[in-house]
Amino acid sequence: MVRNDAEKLPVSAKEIPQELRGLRMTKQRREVYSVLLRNRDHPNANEIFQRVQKGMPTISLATVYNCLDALVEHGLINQVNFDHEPSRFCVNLAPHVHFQDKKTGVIHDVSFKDGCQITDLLDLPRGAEVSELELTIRGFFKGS
Amino acid sequence: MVRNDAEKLPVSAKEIPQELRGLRMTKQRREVYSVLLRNRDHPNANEIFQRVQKGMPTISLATVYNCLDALVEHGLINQVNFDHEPSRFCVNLAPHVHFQDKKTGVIHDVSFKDGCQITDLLDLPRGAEVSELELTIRGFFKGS
DNA sequence: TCTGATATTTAGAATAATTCTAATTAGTCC
DNA sequence: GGACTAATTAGAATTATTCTAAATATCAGA
Repeated sequence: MVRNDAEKLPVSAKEIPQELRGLRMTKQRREVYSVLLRNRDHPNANEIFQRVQKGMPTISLATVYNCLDALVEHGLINQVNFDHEPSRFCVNLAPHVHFQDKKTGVIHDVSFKDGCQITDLLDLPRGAEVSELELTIRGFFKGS
Repeated sequence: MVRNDAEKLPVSAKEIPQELRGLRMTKQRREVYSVLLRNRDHPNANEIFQRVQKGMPTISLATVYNCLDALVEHGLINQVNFDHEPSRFCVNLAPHVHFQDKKTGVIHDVSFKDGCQITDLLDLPRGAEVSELELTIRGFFKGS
């Protein structure tokens, strides 16, 4: 699920305040969040764990999961699910969807053309109110 | 992922031929497929297992997984993934997406308005060729 | 600043969906 | 029918994630 948010949020580790959206930025949460801000390649929990460990060798994987949960819960990051691959995480809070290159596994953020609403294309059941929407696309690059 | 397919396919158990799209319809595959044709509530592997067991008490869960894989592989059913819930399965091969009522968990098939292509709305990276696309939506029903 | 209450982190165990393994059974083709 | 291949089976293995209970850190009030 990708949330939309216009609020100004940190773009690098240095800009992370002590508290964000009511979430206390503990050392561990800050570190997890920093890792995501630094390298926006949609890492999964285990990859994040390994990166965080470099600067904080005592952190546990459970804590990484806890931190990710908290960050997602407070709308600071998004969880990205492809099939049943492990969840990946993403700091891009602008409305977007994900395209995975089947050859390399690399995930690309894909934004919407101006003024486009996916739900306008759909025959949603009467009375249905969308609260979460996730669109994942897989494919190849022409000529690759 | 939901495939598009205009080919005429069975709508009930009786119409399942001996072979379909190059897939031999063994007793077990037929049974699994029948269960899906009969009750289109997007059951998961375990639910399918329980339903199939009623008519075929010796079937194993591994076989249900094998059959589902084979059916998906041959484009006879679709696998539907919501977050990290267990995969669900669906015989509707018309292009559609899924809306889950957060209150009841019920999943509704949602079709596209005529002539609409999701990818038209997206700024896909140059050269990207879509091969699989999955859109899942969650929300509530107004006034429920 | 002490003190108790609460929140967070931690290591390791537990869970649960799915896949794998190796043996058996079924189906096919000469 | 015999040999080959495909499919099924039971149970073990895997793996991402969650849970548990104990330790640590933080906070609020006296």
